Amino acid sequence: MTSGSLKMQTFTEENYLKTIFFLSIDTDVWVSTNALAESTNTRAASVSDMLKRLSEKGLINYQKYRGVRLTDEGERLALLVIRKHRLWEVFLAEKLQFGWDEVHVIAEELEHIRSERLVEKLDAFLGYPQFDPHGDPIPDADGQMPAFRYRKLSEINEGNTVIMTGVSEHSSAFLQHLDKSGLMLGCQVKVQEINRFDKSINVLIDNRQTVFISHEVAKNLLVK
Amino acid sequence: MTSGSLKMQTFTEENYLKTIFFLSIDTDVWVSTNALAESTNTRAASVSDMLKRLSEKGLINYQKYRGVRLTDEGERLALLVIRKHRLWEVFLAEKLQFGWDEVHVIAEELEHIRSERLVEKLDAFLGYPQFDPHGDPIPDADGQMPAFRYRKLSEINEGNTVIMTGVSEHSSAFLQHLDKSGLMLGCQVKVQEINRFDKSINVLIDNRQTVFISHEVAKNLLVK
DNA sequence: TATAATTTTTAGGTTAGTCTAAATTTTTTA
DNA sequence: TAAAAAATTTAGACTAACCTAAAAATTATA
Repeated sequence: MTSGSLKMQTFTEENYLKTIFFLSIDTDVWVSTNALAESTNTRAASVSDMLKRLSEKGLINYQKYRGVRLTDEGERLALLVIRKHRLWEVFLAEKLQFGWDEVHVIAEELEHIRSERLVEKLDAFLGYPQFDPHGDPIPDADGQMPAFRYRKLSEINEGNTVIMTGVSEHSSAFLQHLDKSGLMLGCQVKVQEINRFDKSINVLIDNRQTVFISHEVAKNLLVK
Repeated sequence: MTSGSLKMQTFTEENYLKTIFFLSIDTDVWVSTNALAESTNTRAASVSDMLKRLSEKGLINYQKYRGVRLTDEGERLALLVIRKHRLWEVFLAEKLQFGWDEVHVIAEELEHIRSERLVEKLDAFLGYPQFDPHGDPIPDADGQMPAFRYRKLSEINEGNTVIMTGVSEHSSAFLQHLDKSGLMLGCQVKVQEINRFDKSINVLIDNRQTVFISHEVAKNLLVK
């Protein structure tokens, strides 16, 4: 009635769909059982079990020993969960003043609240935001997400200046590290010097402060 | 870490605690297995199972064949869930423009989101409301709820005028019926005539319209 | 106060989601 | 390309939360 799809998914099923969706982006198409086990913090045997169930429900295409990919319906559901997650993150950050390092964990719970009306009203209340506090695009009500073009800071050449538009790692530890370095969404970043040995870089932020950034961190900073 | 109590409760356990709390108010002290089975839409056997578990966790005092009552810790947890439920109801009604007949069902899910910080920030965002959209008092962060003095409209004598302060029934059907009759929280209600046969009453609302109210409805309207 | 009716508990079973250990399939490598 | 290594699945078990049916305890009644 309220959900659009006939059968409700459990929290766990929704989490698997979401995880498969994100892994499909990185690994292109077929997602392995082991990759899923690692991402969901379970064992491969448990994943195998769940894949059978999701397959019976028509949410994934599952070929034994080959791997898994989302069906159209599975992808639609995954994107709706991601939509909810990101809208709630905007709510937490903008309305309740949570830091961008805090919103992810809470949104992991809120994303499973089942009410289409709630999502649409929340969207309106927030002014139809396009991006969440980490710069990730928010899918629309039909599960469409703008294909987002970006580069990693680690790919920018010496001397070039870019704008920071997102992060590809959402852990509190990482985000708090960025806070300490003075890096935030929308800031201007000039790559002053790239260390050839370890690929660490020296950047100038907003023409004010110079900071040292490891390659590991630079790989997770999205810029344009 | 975030929860105050050492062991997290499941959604189901939280729902049992809440149900026991409300049944204790009506039935005074000892709540029976059958009453719980009816309220939770399960069978008595399932309730027995759960009572053993809650008892082992120290959240209830359970005496076989006698019934059950909350321990101090159980009551504290119940009141924190009720606090969250009612705060979310205020959010849904005031910020997202949901009708008071819609908020209960959604808040049943939101009340289980686990984050103390979230509750306190939500409370602040809403301006520390005292009552939810149905006129029910909101417990404070320590689980204290103001003992609320009220009368039922069905107990008011002919000729008297009162203010509607709450409802003791939260179903959409009931609340939509009130909407149609023009009854809302804060309105002035004058009891013009009580029908001796079926105890139905004729009331004047806000000195404007006259409405007919059945005894069944009047019993669920709280006034001062 | 013995019997009947009601309430509650116990016994045994189911499902979702997890686990470990063993078996099987696929992939790698010598 | 056969053997070793790695990945995956199957088998069998566990827990939470439910169920039905039967047994036991309590309460009501004749």
